[in-house]
Amino acid sequence: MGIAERKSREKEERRSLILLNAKEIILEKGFDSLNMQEVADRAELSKATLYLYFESKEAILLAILDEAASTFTNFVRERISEASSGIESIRALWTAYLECYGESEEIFLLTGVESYLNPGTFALDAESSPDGPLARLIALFAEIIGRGIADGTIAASADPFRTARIAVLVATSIIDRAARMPRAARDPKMIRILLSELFEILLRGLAGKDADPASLKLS
Amino acid sequence: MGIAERKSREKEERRSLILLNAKEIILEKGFDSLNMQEVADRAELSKATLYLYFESKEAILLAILDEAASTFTNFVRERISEASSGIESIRALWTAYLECYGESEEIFLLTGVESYLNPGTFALDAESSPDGPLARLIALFAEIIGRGIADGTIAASADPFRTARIAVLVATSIIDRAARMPRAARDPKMIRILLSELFEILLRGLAGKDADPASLKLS
Amino acid sequence: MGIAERKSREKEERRSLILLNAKEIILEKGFDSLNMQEVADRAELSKATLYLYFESKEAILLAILDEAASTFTNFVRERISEASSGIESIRALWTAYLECYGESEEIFLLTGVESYLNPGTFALDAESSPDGPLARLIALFAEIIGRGIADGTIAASADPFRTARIAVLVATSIIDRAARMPRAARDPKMIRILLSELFEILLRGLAGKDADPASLKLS
Amino acid sequence: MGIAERKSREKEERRSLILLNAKEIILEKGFDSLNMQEVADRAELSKATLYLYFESKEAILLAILDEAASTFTNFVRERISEASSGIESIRALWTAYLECYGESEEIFLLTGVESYLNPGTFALDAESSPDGPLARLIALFAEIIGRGIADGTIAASADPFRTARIAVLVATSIIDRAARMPRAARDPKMIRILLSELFEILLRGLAGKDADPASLKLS
DNA sequence: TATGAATGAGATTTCATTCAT
DNA sequence: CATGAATGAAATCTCATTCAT
Repeated sequence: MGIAERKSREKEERRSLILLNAKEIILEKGFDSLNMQEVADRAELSKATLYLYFESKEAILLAILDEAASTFTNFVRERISEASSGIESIRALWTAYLECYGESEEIFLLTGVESYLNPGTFALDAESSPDGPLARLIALFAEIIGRGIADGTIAASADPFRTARIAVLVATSIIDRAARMPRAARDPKMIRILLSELFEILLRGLAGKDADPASLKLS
Repeated sequence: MGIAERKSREKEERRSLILLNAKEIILEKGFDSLNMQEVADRAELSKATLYLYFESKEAILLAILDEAASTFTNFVRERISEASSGIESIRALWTAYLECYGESEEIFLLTGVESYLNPGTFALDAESSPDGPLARLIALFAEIIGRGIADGTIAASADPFRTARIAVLVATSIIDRAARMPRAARDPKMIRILLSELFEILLRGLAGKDADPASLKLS
Repeated sequence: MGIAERKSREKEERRSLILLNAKEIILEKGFDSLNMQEVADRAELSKATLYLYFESKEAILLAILDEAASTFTNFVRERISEASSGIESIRALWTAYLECYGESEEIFLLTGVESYLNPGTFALDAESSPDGPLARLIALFAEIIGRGIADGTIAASADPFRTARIAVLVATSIIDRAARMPRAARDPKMIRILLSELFEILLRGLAGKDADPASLKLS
Repeated sequence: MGIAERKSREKEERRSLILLNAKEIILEKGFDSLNMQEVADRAELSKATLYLYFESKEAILLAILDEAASTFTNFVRERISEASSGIESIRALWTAYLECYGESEEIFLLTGVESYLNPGTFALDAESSPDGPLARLIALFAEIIGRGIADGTIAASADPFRTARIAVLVATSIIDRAARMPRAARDPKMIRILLSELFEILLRGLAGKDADPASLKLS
């Protein structure tokens, strides 16, 4: 049994190794520059070996996206108490977002893979990709907004689902853009500040009459 | 002299012809699918000729961006009265944005070329590309915000310049994403609605204590 | 000894299993589509294991050919009475050929592997591959023709051996072609009709002055 | 005009050069060994250049087949007088076949490309590929057989069209097989003898009661 | 004995760019 | 000024075969 376990672990490790290097390349040069040869070289594997672990280049990208989106969504979900008001939950979500970004800029940026694979499919119309890796995030967001409208901390003006899509769209669009930059051109601190200010503006824009003013500041 | 003039005019016409066809392709298929052969074919020129008018493929894209950004910035500037309050000017700017989009979705989308060429260089840090095609737009925006802070219609919380960059970044990020889709996958009406709702949220988020509530609705 | 026997039996079984699955694939998709991975998958073995039983892909194909040719030659030999005249023996041989094809289209088709492995080596010149899997068939054929020439039922015009080679070449060429088609594209009934008509033409062409006209019809 | 002509001629020459080298390779090593790199190397062109002249590897093969089939069919058609009897026409056709083979073994062998591209599609069932490059040959053959049945020089036993298909199938199957051999393994003289004897057997097998015995010998 | 894993070598195809005419 | 032609470099993917365990 020990052998099977080790094998399985090693297999998982190789898989991770490939993803790791692919991510590295994306983060260094943007995903337009990702190519199988370089992934292979960095992982010290042959190109052919990559195809043992992933069916195609797209499969690698999908795996990266999946991992990133899950990590992030889980991270966020853990940080949102159901007891708090709608606007406070949103604030918590965005705080988590920034915190996650701080902890792991990388995972964060990689959610941008989404728009590379499916440019624009997920958030621009109502029905598309209901099962995409980001769908759960949008659903979570919509749920919170609905709660906020109910408790008066979020303005009742908009359809929760559409608003959720807007919010995720905006955030991921910025991420997407950041992820396309070579690492040298990115300034993580500045990205963080921009996002932070953007989120504050959005918070104020969303706030309903019962929102606690204290919940409209991010940090 | 007549001959030189004609020559020069013809040269300009060829240049436009190339840009025209390149734009058409981008709008039809997204810019990842742009290739020199197709531009040449559509313009009924040889690939080699393209290089007489543009140094490289990137130069073509830059020219397209330049044109689109200028068109748009001029369009906007004409519609903003210096007499109105800051928040009203922003509202006017965004109304113009949407109107411009309505009138010419296409030119608009082409501002997305920016992020294809310089992913993230313009808006994510403070100093970069001060002369980029969108710089004037940001400057205009910052000027308006400054005015709004002065007249109390915009909340004084933020640095005008940074806020301007955020606003332009958000708008162009969405455009960028839309521009990567093939025409068939785009839903112009939905894009317009999303942008409109986003702008309203931002308007409310930016509004200062002296803002006229009527100026916070977009249409 | 019991153990050694079992081992040996098991080894033979594995070998057969591999061949079985390789044949299945060839018959389904034509031999150009045969690959080791699929053989391994179907046999529920690893690719590496295939190499324990066969030196190479070619060795597998050779084994298939060998088996098919033997099966067929035996089938034919059993159905030819030494008492009958030369032309009647040929007729019997071809009847058996068609019958064998009817009973087991598949084994039959696999003789086509020959030309995949040794395209043209066996029948196009006089001396080559005297021990090839089809050599016995040609020998049998030549022997019959010799008998026919002796008893006047086959025209004396040609060298028996060369005529035998021609006959086998023609038959296997058609089989070869059929075996390259994926199963879906084959029409066994039409193949049978074509072969049958071809054989009748050949029978008439071979017949000597003493041939019984009744022996020139195939069915 | 002189320039345009020259260019056009040069273009045609390059095209021919590519085909020439591709044919060379096929004839030397069989078509399974044909690859774009080698064609390019021999033609002293880059791989990319090949794609200027042919859309794909298959297009090259198709062009070879087309050329070979046309050359051959024209060659044959010129040598058949409409005045002669059916069986004499068939004899003439086969004589031409062998003569053509003598003059240009190459063209001849290359008709085998057909079965490489469409293994088995053309002659095994009645309706398929009615416009294939070999269709005209079959039609010609069927027409002659029809004529022979009418004038009594060919036995009335079979459907002319089916018989034509059988004849072409047999001939091309042998060619096909020969074309798959590396040049070193082919013995043109022996192929010629085999074909010649085969054709004589077929001639006798097809002959009707009014056939002139002299027309049943090939040389 | 059996195998999971790895790989070298090669296949076809694409595309921005250059150059001789 | 215009272009047909050419190409180098790269991209994705396949497959028979080997090797360490």
